[in-house]
Amino acid sequence: MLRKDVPKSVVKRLPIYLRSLDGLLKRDVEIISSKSLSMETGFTAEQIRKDFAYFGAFGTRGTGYNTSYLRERLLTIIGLDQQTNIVAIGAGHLGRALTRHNITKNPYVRIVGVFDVNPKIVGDRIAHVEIKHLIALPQVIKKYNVKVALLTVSSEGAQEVTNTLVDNGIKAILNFAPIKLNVAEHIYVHNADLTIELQSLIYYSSTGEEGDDVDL
Amino acid sequence: MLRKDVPKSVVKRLPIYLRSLDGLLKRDVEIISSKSLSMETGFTAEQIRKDFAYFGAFGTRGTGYNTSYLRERLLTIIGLDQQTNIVAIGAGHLGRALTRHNITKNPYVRIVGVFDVNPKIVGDRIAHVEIKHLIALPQVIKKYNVKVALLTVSSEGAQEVTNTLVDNGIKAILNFAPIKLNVAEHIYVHNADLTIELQSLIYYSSTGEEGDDVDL
DNA sequence: CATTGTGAACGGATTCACAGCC
DNA sequence: GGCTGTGAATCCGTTCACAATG
Repeated sequence: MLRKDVPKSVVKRLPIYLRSLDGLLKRDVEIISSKSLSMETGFTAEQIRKDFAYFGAFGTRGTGYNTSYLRERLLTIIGLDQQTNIVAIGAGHLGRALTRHNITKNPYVRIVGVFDVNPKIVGDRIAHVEIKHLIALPQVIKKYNVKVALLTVSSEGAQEVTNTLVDNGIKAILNFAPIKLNVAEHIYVHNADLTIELQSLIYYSSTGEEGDDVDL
Repeated sequence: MLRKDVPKSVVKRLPIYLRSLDGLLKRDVEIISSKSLSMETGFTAEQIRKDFAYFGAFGTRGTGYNTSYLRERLLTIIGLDQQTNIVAIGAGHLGRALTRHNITKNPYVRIVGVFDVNPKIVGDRIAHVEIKHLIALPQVIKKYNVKVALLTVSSEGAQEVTNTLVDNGIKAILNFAPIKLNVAEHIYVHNADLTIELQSLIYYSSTGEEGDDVDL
């Protein structure tokens, strides 16, 4: 698996291609051109071809890409070709909703544990997953070889939990806490603070009120 | 408000600066340098200064920025200086959690309506907000001058709801549905599809398994 | 003299243009 | 002929270096 310098921007698009391909396969589309994928996804055809080229050439000139084969390749590239297990830390409203949401909507990722420190909710179930106390985290990570965590604890507890996660071998964190997590540089943190996202939307909602000054 | 070509990357950082400043003010820090803000936020000091420079010069050379004044400026720039009302469409698990989350965690934004088409839940309350049927959407948007919507409906209904939103004057949408929304170009859509985010995390969780090939 | 504000250099990602191939 | 694959050109954002200034 000798991949080298794949830009983040490319990696972010890969799952979107995958989603499109899933849809196309459901509609029995066997061959897809970069042009049509462009319509589906909103990215330019050139960009799509360049993205795929990072991982080798798997299209046919004059024809396009084999939908099913392309999907397989993307699954392997992303790392979704084998069962991916993740854990969720924090079983508040957001944690529970995200867990349920993921269980129902994400065919490629399985939540193998939900953790919290609140004794009132430890033992409850979200769909079929039991909420466990945080002390059980290490053994679950080990048992299921978990590398990815979804973090929805309060900002006070976030850094400490993060340290625990990293100490136990977690490599990537989807962080919903409104705080900058300090981690070693080989750990990948993606911040998904919803209040921040909403606030930056506000900026765009007020531009072009009267005179349009929107570009592109 | 003659702003022109502020890069998206800058706009995304503005709320993060704001959050830091709120914290600093709580700790009675009256003056802050770009260097210290850099520690707080993780962005470089040069970048922070450049970001602020897009909106004019409001620091003092040799000293730094007045925390409180800087905060006020940012609030005005983002558009949070006056009450910002938003609506949430879709009151499933995710919609309800996000609504509750926003109500408790986001001091700058107020949800003035939650909408769904499911008659079983219309009339229910999330915190103090009543779930209304989608037909009531236009009047609420008008009454509260809403420009921003949070979208958590299924991918099937998303495009249709989006059209309704845009027709009623919504300018920006935070979209959680796993679908590319087609909108006029003066409408700002930010996609926050959580399955996509999770899937791209997987990519990073498998790199550097044995031999470290992580750069920066 | 510490810190801001900013032109210049740099680097990364997108777009362009076209050669290569089925 | 149509579509992929890719070097070259371009665009955009970040970093660097330093002049400006309280």
